[in-house]
Amino acid sequence: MPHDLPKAYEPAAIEARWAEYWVKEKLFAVATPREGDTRPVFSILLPPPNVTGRLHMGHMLNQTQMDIITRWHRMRGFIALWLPGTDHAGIATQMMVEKQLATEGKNRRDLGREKFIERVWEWKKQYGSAITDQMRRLGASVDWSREYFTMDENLSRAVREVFVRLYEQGLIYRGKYIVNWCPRCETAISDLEVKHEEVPGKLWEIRYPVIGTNEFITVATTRPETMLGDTAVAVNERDERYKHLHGKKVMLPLMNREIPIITDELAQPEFGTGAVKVTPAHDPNDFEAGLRANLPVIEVMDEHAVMNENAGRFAGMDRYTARKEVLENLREQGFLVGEKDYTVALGKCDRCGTVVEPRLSMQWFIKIQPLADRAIEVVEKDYIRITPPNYRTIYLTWMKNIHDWCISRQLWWGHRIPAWHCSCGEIIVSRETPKSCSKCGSSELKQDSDVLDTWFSSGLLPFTALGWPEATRDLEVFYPTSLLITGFDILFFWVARMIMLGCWFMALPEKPTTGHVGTGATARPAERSSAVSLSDADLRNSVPYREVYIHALVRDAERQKMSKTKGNVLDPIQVIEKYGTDATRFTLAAMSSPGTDIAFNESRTEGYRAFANKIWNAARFMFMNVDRVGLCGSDILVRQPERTAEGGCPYVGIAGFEVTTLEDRWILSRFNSVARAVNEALPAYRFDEAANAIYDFFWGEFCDWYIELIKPRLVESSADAKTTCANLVALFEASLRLLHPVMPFITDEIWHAIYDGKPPQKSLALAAYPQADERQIDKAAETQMAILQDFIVSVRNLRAELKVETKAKIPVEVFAPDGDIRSLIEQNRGALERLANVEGLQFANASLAKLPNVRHTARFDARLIYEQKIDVAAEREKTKKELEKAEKELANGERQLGNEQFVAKAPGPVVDKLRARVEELRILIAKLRKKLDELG
RNA sequence: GGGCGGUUAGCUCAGCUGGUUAGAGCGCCUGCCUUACAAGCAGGAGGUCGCAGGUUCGAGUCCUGCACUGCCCA
Repeated sequence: MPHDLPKAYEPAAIEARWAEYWVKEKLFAVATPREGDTRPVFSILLPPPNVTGRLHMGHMLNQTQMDIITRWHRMRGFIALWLPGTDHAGIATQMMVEKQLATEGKNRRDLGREKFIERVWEWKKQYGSAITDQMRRLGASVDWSREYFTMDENLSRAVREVFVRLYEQGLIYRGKYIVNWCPRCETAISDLEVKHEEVPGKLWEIRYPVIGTNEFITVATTRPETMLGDTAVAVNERDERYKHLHGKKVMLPLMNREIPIITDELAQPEFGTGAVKVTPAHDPNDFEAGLRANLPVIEVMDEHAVMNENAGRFAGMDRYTARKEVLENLREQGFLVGEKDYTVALGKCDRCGTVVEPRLSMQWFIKIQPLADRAIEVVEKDYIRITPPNYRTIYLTWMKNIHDWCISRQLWWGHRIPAWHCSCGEIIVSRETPKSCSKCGSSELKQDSDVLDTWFSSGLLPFTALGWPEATRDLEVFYPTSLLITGFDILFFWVARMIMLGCWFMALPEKPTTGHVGTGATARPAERSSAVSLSDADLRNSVPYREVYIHALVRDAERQKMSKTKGNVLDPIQVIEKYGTDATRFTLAAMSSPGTDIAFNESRTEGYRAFANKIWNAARFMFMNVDRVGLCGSDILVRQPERTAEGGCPYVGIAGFEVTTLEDRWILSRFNSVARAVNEALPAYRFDEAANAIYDFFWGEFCDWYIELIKPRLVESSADAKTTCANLVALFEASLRLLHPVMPFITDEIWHAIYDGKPPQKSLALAAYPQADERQIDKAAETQMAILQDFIVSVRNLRAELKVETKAKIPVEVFAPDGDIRSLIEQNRGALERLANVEGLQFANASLAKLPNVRHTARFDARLIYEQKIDVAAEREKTKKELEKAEKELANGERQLGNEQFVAKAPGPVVDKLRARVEELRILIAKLRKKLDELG
C-alpha cells in the first residue's frame, strides 16, 4: 500500500474494491459454532427485501444501522451472524411478471398456472439479485453464504409444517366471510393491506316504499349500486319513528323485490334518518347483521367488481357505471330524495391503489387470539424490549384489538395452501400430497388453488431461516436472535406476526442450559399446545428476538414522504456515487435520533464527505511523517498487544501510547472518553450520538489541536520524533477502529496502509473495538488544555478584532495571578506562540485592565502589543454588551444563591458550581468595568 | 372519530433522569492558498426554545389548555 495518497479523497476509487474484498474473503461468514464454544453470540435477521425491490433510502438506513451494530459486536469479539435473504413478495412479483407478459400481449391465464410460475422463477433468476447486489455496495457485513429465499424448498417445507400444525391445533379454519377484495389483483387482502384515504364524495338518500302503506323509508348510502343486493332495511328497536313499521316490508326499487324491515343495532337513531339498508354480501357490518337476522345473501358483483346476473339489467356494468345508472334510474323513478357532499373513507389496495370492494368469499383464516395472548405477554413482561418505547404501546394496543388473519390469497405465486379437496367434499390438510381421500378413498384430489399471504412465511423466518423444523445447532445457538431493526411501517405486518408465530412454535417445556451468552432455546419437534401453561423461562426463550429497534422514515429534504408519483425519490446509489458510501452512511447514522423522521439533506452528506476527506488528509500527513521518520508497519504492530482470544476486552485505551506531554495526556483522555461515550450510545441505538462523538473528536480535537500541537515534535531534528510519530499512528489506528462500524471503507483502506499490507487481521472489521480505560481519563489534563485553548482563542480573537495582518507575529503580554496557570503558560510557551502567531510572550505583574487591546478571562488577561489605534466607540459598545451579559448572569446567580430554598434543596455540586461561576463573574465584571472606565 | 409524535438559529437537526452562559452541520459575513486538507484554516453575526397558564429554589426539559403540523388506526 503506497503512502503517496491523492490529495483529495475519492471514495469511488476504493469502495468497490473493499466491498468486493469483504465478500470474496468471506469475512462475515459464520460457521456454526461447535459445542462448547463459549464466545458470546449476536444474531440478527435482515428484514428480507422484496425480490422485486430496488434499494431505497429506507433500506439504506435500515442496513446502515444493522451494519453498525453488527460490526460493533463483531469487533467486540462476538460471533456476529447477520442473516440475509429475499422475500418472494407474492402480489408484487406476480404483478411484475404480469406486466412483462403484457408487453408480449399475453396474460397469466394464457400461460396457465404451471408455465406462469416457471416464468416467475425465470424472472427471479434474471432480476432477483438486483437488490442484494446493491446491498453489497453499502458494505453490509452479512453472511452471504447463508442467503435464503422465502420460496426455497426447505423454507417451503417449514411453511407447510406450520400450516399443518396450526390446522391440527384447530387454529386454522376456512369459511365464507366478507374480506377486502382487490378487483385488480383479483385476490383477498388483509385489513393491513388496505390503506384508507379520505376523499370528497357524496351521500345519497334513497326512499324505499313501505308495502301496504303510503309511507317511504329513507336510507342513506355512499355506494348506491349495492342497493341491488339489499335484503333488508334495518331500524333501531327503540327508534320511535319506526315503531309502527316493525314487521312490515319494503319494495326494493329497481329490483322490485320485497325485503323486510328488521330491527338491528346496526341502525343508530341519532345517525341520519335512523334507517339503513342491509347488503350482507357487500358490507362487513351488514354481513354480521344478516347473520343475526338470518337474511339471504345476494351477491351482485363478481371478482372484477362488475355487476353480475343478480343485478338485473345492470349486469355486466362496472361498479362505477352501475352507480351512475342506478342513481339515474332512481332519480327518474322518484326514489332518489337527497344528495349531500360527504367525506368518504375509501379503502385502497396497498399494492395497486385500486379501490377495495368488500366481498363475500371463501378464505382461510388463523384464529389469532391464542397466539396474540402470548405475543402480548412476552412484550408486557419485557422479554422483548421495544425501542423507542412508544412503539411498545402501539404494538400492545394493536395486539389487543386484533382480528383473525385472512391468510389465503387468490394468487399463483406463493406458498400454495397444503389442502386438497375431494369430490366428496372432504378437505385434507397434509404435509405431503395425499394419494387418496381419507374419507371416501377417491384419488381424485385437487389442491386448493390459493396461496398463503407472503407475511405468513416471512413471519416464520427467525426460526425457519435457522433450519426449523429440524432441531439444528444453528437454532440452538442463534435463536432467539438478538435484535430486530426495522421500520414502523411493518410493525404489524411483520414484527407482530413474527412474535406471534415465534412464541407459538418455539416455546419449550424446558430449556437446556447451553452456557452461551445471548443464545436461547433449542428446536423441538413438537411445541406445546396452548392448553399447557408455559413457564416464564420457556416464554422468554420462545421470542424471535430479544430486542426490537424501530427506526424512522427517511423523507426528502422538504420532509415529504418519498414516492414515485411525487418524483422525489432519492436513489441511494446515486447519492453514494456522488459523496461515497461512507459519507452517506454517516449521514444516516448522524441523523438517526429517535422519535423523528429523517429529512434527508444532501448538504449534510456533503459535510460528511468533507469529514472523510479530513480523515484522508490526516492520514496523508501521518504517512508523510511515518516515511520521513522511518517508521514501518511492523514497529506499530510490535507496540500493539495480542488480541485476547475469546470474549474479553481486547484493546483497552490505547496500548503503547507513550505519554510525554500535556497534549498526549489530553488526547489520550479524550480518546477514552469518546470510546466510552460511543460504547454507551450504541447499545441505546443512539447512532447520532455515537457518530457525532467520533466526528467531534476526530476533527475538533485530534486534527484541530493534537496534530497542530505535535507538529514541532515531528520534525526530523527532534529527538523524540519517532516516539511522537508512533503515538500519532497508534492514536490514528485506534480512531480508525472506533470509526469503522460507521465508515467501514475509508477506515479499512487507511488501516491496511498503516500496516504496509501486512495487517494483523484480514480486515479492520475483524480487529478489536476500542474500550475505554478509565485510568487513561485525565481530568486535570483536560482542564489545563482548556486554559491553553482559551488563551490561544483569546489572542486570535484580538488579532481579528484589531485586524492584524494574518502573517504578522505580534508580542503578547499576559497577566496570570495564579502561579499554576502562570507556569502552565510558561511551560507551553512554544505551542501558544506558534498557534496564536505570537512573537515574544511576556508576563505582566499587574492587571492589564487599564490597557487597550486586552482580553479578560477569570484566569488571565492577555494583551496584544500592537500599535494600531482601536475603534474606541466600537470597543466600548462591545465591552458594554459583554458587561451587561455578565451582570445579568451574576444577578441571576446571586439571587439564586441568596435563596435559602435553593441552597437547601439543590444538590451540592450544583450549588458549588454556581458559587464558582459567580466568583468568576465578579472578577470578570470588575475587569470589564475598569476597562469601560478607561474607554471613557 | 381514537391514538401517537413534532414545533429550538435562515435551513436540517441535537439538547438524556429539570441544574452553569441553549449546541452542531449547512448557509451567511470577514480575513487567509499558514507545505495534511480551499471538500481547508482562523474569526464573526444570527435564538423572547409555537402560544397562554401552572408546578418548582430553578423549566427548552414536567403538568394543563390552545394553535399549527405530521403519522398510525377506524
